Amino acid sequence: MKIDPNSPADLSAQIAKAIRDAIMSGDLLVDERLPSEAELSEQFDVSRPTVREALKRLGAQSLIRTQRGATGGAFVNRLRFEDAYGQQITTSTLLLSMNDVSFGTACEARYALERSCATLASERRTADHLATMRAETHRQSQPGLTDEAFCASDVAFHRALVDAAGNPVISYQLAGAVEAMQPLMNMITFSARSRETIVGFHSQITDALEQRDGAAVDLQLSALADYANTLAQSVIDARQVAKANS
Amino acid sequence: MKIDPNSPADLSAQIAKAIRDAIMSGDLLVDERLPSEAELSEQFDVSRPTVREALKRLGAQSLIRTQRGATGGAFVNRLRFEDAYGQQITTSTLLLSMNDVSFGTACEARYALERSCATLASERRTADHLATMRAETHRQSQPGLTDEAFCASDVAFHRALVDAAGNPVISYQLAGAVEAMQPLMNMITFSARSRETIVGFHSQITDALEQRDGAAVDLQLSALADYANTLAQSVIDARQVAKANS
DNA sequence: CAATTTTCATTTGTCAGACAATTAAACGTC
DNA sequence: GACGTTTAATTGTCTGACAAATGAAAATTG
Repeated sequence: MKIDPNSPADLSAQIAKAIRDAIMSGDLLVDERLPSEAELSEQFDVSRPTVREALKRLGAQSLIRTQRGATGGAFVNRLRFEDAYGQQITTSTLLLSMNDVSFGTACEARYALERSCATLASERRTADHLATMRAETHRQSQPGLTDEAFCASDVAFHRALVDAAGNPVISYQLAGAVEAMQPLMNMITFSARSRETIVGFHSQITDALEQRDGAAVDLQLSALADYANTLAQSVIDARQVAKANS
Repeated sequence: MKIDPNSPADLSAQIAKAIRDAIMSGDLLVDERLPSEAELSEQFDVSRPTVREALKRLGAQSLIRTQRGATGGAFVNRLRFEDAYGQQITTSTLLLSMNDVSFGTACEARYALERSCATLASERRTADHLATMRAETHRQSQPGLTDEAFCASDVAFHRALVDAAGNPVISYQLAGAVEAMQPLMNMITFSARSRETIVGFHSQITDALEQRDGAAVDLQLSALADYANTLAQSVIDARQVAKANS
């Protein structure tokens, strides 16, 4: 392996890329041990701190894990869906907050994607999924609930719906879409009346899922999306009025 | 800011988390400059290499960028959709290859998610989208095309379809689903006959999109998904027969 | 011989200090 | 004022060292 010391990129970035490529191409297999930091620094002809910076980069992407001790070292990590959820949520949340994505756009994406599992979920939902959804819906109807707790429960409800589709790839992809919306949804569930309506939608969705009526699930999700958009629009309008008055 | 030297986690991981939290909570704004490495090492009471390892972790997630020179330093990065595409594709590809996800599961996820933009795409597609899709479809009908080139064109076709929905959040989410499937799709497009059928589907999808017939797009995508699954099954069966004979 | 304890080599984690490379601002010069 | 020069700040890299963890081998003990 060779590294170009005159490249515009940092040495540690080049080394990280070389190892990442080796992992993605299959040259390095899952759980395979990388050479020790001392060996790597010899192979790439750089110092140990530089190698370490490269390894930290890969560790941040969950591509490797490290272990201290005699038989320790850096190992190619088996990337699990659960590990990837966190990164996906972090990235999605920042994408929404840093790019001035409108509530309408985010909402449209979320429900468009979520509706895609309506059919699968009605075919495969288990009693467990229904129980989780009913439990969360019941929690959401409690009067004393804070906005944050209501939204967390809302996320749990929709996660159960997505998981009911029984496809881990779909669950992973939708984790970002559903969870990253939570901060944005906070602003539209402040009133008891809107909560009541949302709880109503959730009940109907669960009923339709129990009867394995995919079309009805899809219809209710669509109606819920419309309602969320209407609420958001009214919040935005109210803000503009308040701004004009001040 | 304080760091616990007795924590089980590495110091650099703790520092990275502290800064990451500050970014996500809004304490650090986009394009804001972080303290210099020397100042950070004082604040956290660790050495400069440790601070640097933490910064490399954040850089690997595109949360910060660094610049050398007098007015340089580490700056909070505006995370752009284009930047996130790459990470999303890397992660999705590794998830599929490292978790023994069956072709059927991946295919189901991909088409379920892609169908979710059929309606939006037929409402919003422009002449540009149609032109891209027709150009890629035409390329796919050329006889001399390698399997890799055919699949790359296939990805471009579907990317255009997704982009036609005009929602950057959906495009981002589907980038992983569509692009990560490419290596898996390679194995089912080897014969001239299957290519011909796929090109036929692509033509019909483009036609339906031109006529703004969302239901027809959805139908054709569903049929394409079924066909891909059938092909994949026949490939798997053929392999098992070959195995039994050897 | 078996079980337990001790020692030891290996590896990552952290630190200190140094120098090189880069960059923009401050400074002089014309 | 325009244009080079110096300078200070900052990241990138290197060297060398020690601490902490950890499993394996060696020594000890019953």
